[in-house]
Amino acid sequence: MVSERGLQVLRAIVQDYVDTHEPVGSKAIVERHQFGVSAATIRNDMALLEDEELIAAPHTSSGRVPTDKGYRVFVDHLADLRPLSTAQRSAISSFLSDPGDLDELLMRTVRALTQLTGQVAIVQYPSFARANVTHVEFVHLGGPRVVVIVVTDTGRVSQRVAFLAEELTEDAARQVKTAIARLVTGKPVGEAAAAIEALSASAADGTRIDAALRTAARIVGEELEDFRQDRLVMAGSATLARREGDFRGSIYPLLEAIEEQVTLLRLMGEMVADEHGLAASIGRENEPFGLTEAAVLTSEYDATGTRARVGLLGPTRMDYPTNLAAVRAVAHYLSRLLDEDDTSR
Amino acid sequence: MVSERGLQVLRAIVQDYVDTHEPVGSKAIVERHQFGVSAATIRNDMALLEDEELIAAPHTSSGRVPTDKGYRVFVDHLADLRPLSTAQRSAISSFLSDPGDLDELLMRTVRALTQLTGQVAIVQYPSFARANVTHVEFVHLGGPRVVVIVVTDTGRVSQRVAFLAEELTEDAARQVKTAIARLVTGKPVGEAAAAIEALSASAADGTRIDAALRTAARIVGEELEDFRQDRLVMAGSATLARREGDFRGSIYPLLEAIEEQVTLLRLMGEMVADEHGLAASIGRENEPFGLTEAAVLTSEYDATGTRARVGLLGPTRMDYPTNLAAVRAVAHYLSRLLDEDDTSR
DNA sequence: TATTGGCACTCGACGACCCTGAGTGCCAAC
DNA sequence: GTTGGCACTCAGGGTCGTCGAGTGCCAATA
Repeated sequence: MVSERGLQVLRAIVQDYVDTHEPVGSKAIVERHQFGVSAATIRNDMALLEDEELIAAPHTSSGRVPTDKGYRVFVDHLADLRPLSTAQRSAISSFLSDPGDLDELLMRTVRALTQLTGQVAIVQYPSFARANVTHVEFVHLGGPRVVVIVVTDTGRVSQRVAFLAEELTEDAARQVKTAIARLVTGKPVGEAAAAIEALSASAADGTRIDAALRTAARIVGEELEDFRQDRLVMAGSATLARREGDFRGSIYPLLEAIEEQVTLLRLMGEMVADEHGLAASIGRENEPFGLTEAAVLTSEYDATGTRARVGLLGPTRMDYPTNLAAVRAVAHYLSRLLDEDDTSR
Repeated sequence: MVSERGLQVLRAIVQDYVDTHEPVGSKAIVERHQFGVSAATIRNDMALLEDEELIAAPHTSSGRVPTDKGYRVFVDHLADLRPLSTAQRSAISSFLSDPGDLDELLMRTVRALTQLTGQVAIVQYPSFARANVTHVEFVHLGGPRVVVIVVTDTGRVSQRVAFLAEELTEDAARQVKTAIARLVTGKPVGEAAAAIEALSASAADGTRIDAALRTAARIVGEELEDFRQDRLVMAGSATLARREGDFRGSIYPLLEAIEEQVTLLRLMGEMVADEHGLAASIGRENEPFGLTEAAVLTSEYDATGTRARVGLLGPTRMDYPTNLAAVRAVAHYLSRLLDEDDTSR
């Protein structure tokens, strides 16, 4: 079993290793930290830590390096979040002060977070699954081309170009629109999608209007799908190139995961948050997603009743206390902006 | 002066270097190419090429490597584009066959291009500056929140959330909307923006409607600005991590340029196309943009009367004939899809 | 029992050294 | 203008020895 001091040694190793990027030995620990015991004693503790697989030695007789498990214990039990400096706090709030619309706000958020931490920042859009459809609009472009616009009460808009039958009369078009609008307006996105689904499944009567109606329904269905789909905004992927030495292998899988947002979405979806909404997934824990050399930190935030996540992606060897604090702080600001007053956005 | 054979030697050096990634010597050239002369003769030619700074030796007595200038001469005079295989052609056309809207199409295009070449692919949106505004729509979300939607006859939609005065009556809101719609619908985006500008500049009369009108005008102005602004879609940035060895320095500047689309937009804007619409900017030529180790290839394509560019970003040591051909082919397909029939989209 | 100093041992990092081979530049001959 | 020959250069790779950080173990100690 690992003693209390043993855990402190682990903490020291993690801190120093993140600092220096070099395996840390017993001597270095007694020099940099006030343990009040000799190096030999530390060595004994380190042997125990190694038995528990919390640290490992790259080769016989070199300093030790935290294992993924070691980092895990560190963030779970040892990391007191390092509170942000007031300068950082004011940087965040000034960054996020100017309202703008949701896209703009989230864009600013990732920028702020990546700047604050030097890591890749990720913000998940709040889910619009519970939003209500307030409006369906058809805009004729000429010929058979129609822009179909769907709006929710959260201000989210989706649009798509559809090709309806060319010869549709003005009146018939209006009829189609009214039918669809009646079907979906006022309903939550999920229900609206179900209603559209049901329409598509019902028997066709073969008229031209019916065909147009079905096409329009399909398009609207796709747009509703847009709302239900989670989306990410990211920034700072270039910083990975800077930290390349922090990854043994290539940074290719990371860049790929960033491009294929799906992987990250799944990963973030599976992470389990603690009571503060914080979550971390470290190294091998990301195995199924191919990101075994990376760590992901996330924090939940509230937006008009639904929750979403904001997070960071970086090397396992990262400054967890600072980064966790930054993520939490940003999530906090975001919640304040998006949730405190339902109608403010 | 460099002889005709000298140029052929340059061509051989470029080809072999791109192939092998190693400096190429005189002996390797006579072995891999049928010049019908001895290595010594090739050496003489190489000395001349070196005088002209078309090739350089990394160190005394090692093979030669093309300089940026050498690549330039190669693409200008020596590279006959390698026609795509029929498999590749059909891959492109199947990739781009399913219509979908513009966003979808351009997304597929970059994917196709990056897959075809293994490089970072870039597609510039066609400029919407000449498009006509067909529709302005206000959707009330509740409270003072209004979604302002602007649509052009090219099917492009922009939307933004605005905060108008809360107590605006239904009637007043309609009045605002009508005023704005009258101002911009039917006009090209540029003119519409000017009209909005003029409205903002005119004296305020201080009424509540006037205030709302101004706010709405500002929002619409911003949206029109969206249309005028150039945008890029990119894919394949992860491939850079694969090619890392191809860059002496870090790939950081490249990733950064990809994230900050502005740099690439400026760069692409300054490139001068030849009579076929093709353009290349190689190595040091990109100096002002910080991409001295990269090459950018672009081809123009036509979309409903305006031109935009599709291109590639990669290491200077790339397969120019193949990549140029791919870019040209994709641009060609894109033009066919977007230009052949104005009303098809 | 926990801690400590001592000590032999291990092993990677580093620099010196040498050798090899690819490739060049030059020159005299064709 | 082309060619073979030749001396020269130099990066890369291998070997070797040294150095030093760091370990594990043990007997002594509080």
